[in-house]
Amino acid sequence: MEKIKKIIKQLKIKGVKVTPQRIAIINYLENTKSHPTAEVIFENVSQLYPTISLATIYNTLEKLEEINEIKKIKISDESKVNYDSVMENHHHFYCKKCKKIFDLNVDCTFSKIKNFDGNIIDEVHGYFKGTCKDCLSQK
Amino acid sequence: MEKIKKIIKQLKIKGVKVTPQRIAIINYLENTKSHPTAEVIFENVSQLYPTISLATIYNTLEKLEEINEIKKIKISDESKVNYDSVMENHHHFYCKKCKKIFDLNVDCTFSKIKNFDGNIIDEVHGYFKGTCKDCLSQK
DNA sequence: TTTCGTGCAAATCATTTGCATTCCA
DNA sequence: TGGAATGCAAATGATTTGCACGAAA
Repeated sequence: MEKIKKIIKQLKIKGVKVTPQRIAIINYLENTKSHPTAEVIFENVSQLYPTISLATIYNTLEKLEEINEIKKIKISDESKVNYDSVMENHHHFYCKKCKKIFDLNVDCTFSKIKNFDGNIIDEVHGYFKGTCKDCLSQK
Repeated sequence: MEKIKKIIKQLKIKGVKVTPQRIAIINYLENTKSHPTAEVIFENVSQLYPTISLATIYNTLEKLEEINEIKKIKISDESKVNYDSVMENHHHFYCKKCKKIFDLNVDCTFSKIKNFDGNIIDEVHGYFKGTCKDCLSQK
């Protein structure tokens, strides 16, 4: 897969070591759309690397964030951080019922603002909360 | 002050007891624009009620959130929650340098979306991050 | 009087850190 | 080889909880 190789190349360029554990984490992130928590990544990568530790997961996520390949999402009502490996501009929807996080590709004025009243903006997070389609139909 | 009386009335209606500690917390929240953390509220209200505990702060903040008089803000890079007592629609800017949180009164398409692709939206948080005016001029 | 809030200390839970061992470059 | 990564266990820090006592309704 293209993206994964690109990330590995980036790691090398930035002098961050490429280990099998890190590759597994990157692989997992790139193959899920679910915005996983560190815990969830840990559970999944553990199947391939049973001795991997949460510390390694956090360490890798930190490096990936530093080289701008992933982003933290703080939309959940629980105090957990979710991770997103899609860096293209988009926003998120959080279902208060099923707790799932979905991408929300609203093309909105938000994303275009680079400067507001003299403040420089380099990141925009649009967090929408409510009840998702699936939960609505089940009710 | 109008707003404070309104909140106290709301508490009574909802059967939540009104104590001097709670009034002090509400007073502090209504008289600051700084989006304080529980810790900061604690430090300030402590000056009036030296024996107050953090548990009481959290307990009160929870009640106020339940009756929809305050909102949690999760924009900070630290893992602390900030609180906002302004319920009118607005968004926030977080300065990565000085760590301050400012209101951002962007009138944006975000705020108007009530339904997206079948999902019902009842809350929108616009979190903008960057460097604030003051930090820019100091540099 | 009854119920709920307070304040203390202990518990929880996500995340971080220290450190000896192991491994990539 | 040398410096960084791993994995374990212990530490941290924000928030929550349990409980005996005190205060609002």
